[in-house]
Amino acid sequence: MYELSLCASCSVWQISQTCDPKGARVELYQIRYFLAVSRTLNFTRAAEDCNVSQPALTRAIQKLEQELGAPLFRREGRRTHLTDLGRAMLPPLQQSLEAAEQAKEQAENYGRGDVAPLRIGLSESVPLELLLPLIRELTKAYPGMQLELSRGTGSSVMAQLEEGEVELALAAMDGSIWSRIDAWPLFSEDMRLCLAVNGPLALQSSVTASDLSDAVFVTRRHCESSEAIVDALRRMNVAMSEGYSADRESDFETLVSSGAGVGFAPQSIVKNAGATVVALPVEGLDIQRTVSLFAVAGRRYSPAAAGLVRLARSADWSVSVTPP
DNA sequence: CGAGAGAGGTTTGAGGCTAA
DNA sequence: TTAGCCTCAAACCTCTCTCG
Repeated sequence: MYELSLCASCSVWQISQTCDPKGARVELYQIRYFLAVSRTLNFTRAAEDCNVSQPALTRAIQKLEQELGAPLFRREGRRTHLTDLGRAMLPPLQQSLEAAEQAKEQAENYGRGDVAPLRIGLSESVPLELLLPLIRELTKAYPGMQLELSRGTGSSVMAQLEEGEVELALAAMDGSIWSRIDAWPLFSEDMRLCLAVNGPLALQSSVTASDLSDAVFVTRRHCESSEAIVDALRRMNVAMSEGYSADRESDFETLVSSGAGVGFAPQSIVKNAGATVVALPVEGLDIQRTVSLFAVAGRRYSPAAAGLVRLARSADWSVSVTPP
């Protein structure tokens, strides 16, 4: 029984018999020549098919036979035909050549941009809607774009970026980040207090610290600014009585809109939330966050990733963030 | 960057087999 | 018997890769 495998270190197909752990080195050109001879049963015509001279093809077949330890063809004058080993080798070698050709085609598609994979890590606190106009533009430039989005906390998407699991990350990180990270600040936005549209404070134009004295808070555990919010409220002598917490924006919105509590969220989230939530500024509370695009410095981008960086840096983000 | 090694190629020719 | 076709080997060329 023969097994065929592609050696990861030297990119050469290896055939091994179950009892032979060493295996034989088989080059792709040898497979191509072998298949041509098995098709034509004539070395000269096979050489013509392969666009090489007949001695070159003969030598390649001999080398292949030497590697496998037995002849693949019986040379009987004008009656060249496959040996038992040759017949046994035909299906796996055919398969391996097809696999190699597929791999080559796939590589060419990547090179031409026909297939353009793009993996982005997106912080839970950054709404996908912000990226949609850029994605639409990118799809025009790269029709074969295969976008893969990965959600997580700010620190987890940065970890994915470091590990190479994503090419780009979008988050509101401003503290300690890896020194090899390139960061492009895209926009800054205020944090607003979110409350149910039919709640008691909803008709006010702003909220004061005293309005919050009895408030029950819904916290967004995934938010990069949550610590800054707690600190700022403490300075205003507002104790955050945490009633609920959510690690998804949709759960946060559901809890707030149901009247379970109030909570802080960035303007971009509020703008993209449903009409059941209103967002108000809190007098004396000035917390901003900056959403940035991150990439690993010196790491080569895919064409689609490079395109996204260009588009993101030249985009007018105020349109996406400013509430109507 | 140049020298050397190695691999794959070509050209040429010898020798064997087959069919007319 | 012989022309034609086939395989194979030797000599040499070219290209690529590695190493100092």
